[in-house]
Amino acid sequence: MAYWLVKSEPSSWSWSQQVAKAAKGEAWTGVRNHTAKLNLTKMKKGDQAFFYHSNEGKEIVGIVEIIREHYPDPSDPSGKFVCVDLKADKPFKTPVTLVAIKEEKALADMELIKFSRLSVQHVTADQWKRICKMGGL
DNA sequence: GCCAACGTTGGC
DNA sequence: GCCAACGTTGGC
Repeated sequence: MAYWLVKSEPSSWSWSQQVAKAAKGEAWTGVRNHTAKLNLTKMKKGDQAFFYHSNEGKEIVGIVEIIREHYPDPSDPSGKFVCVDLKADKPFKTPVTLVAIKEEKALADMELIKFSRLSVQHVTADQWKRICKMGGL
C-alpha cells in the first residue's frame, strides 16, 4: 500500500469533475513528464492519492483511489506515456492548503514543496497521516 | 554530447 | 502578470 499526490489545475480537471465520475472512475491522462510517469508506473490498484488543486486554491481537496494500474495513455499519440484510472474516494472536511503544509515543520521535506512542478508525487505514510488529520479525516 | 534558447508550470 | 525552476529542443 503506497500513498501518492496528484495535481490538477481546476480549470482543466477539478475535484468536482472527479467526484462526478466516482462510480466508475476516470482515466488520469495527460502526464508528459518522465519522473511523473515513473511514479504512475509504481502505483498499485488500491493505493490512495491526495488530489491537489494547483494555481486556483493551492490546496489538497480530497482523496482518490487507484482503481486501474498503468496502461498506455490514449491521449498520447507517441504511445510513450501512461495513465491510471482514479476514482474519488472522499473529500477533506477542511482542504489542506499549501500554506498550511509549509507551516508544518514535519512536512517540510514533502515533494510538493521541493519539486513543485512534479505532477505525480510520492507521499510517505507519515505525511499521509498528518495531512489526513489536518484535513479532518 | 554540450549548452543556449525557448516553452511550460506554478507559486507569489 | 512576473519570474524562478525545470524540461525540451536544436545548432554546433
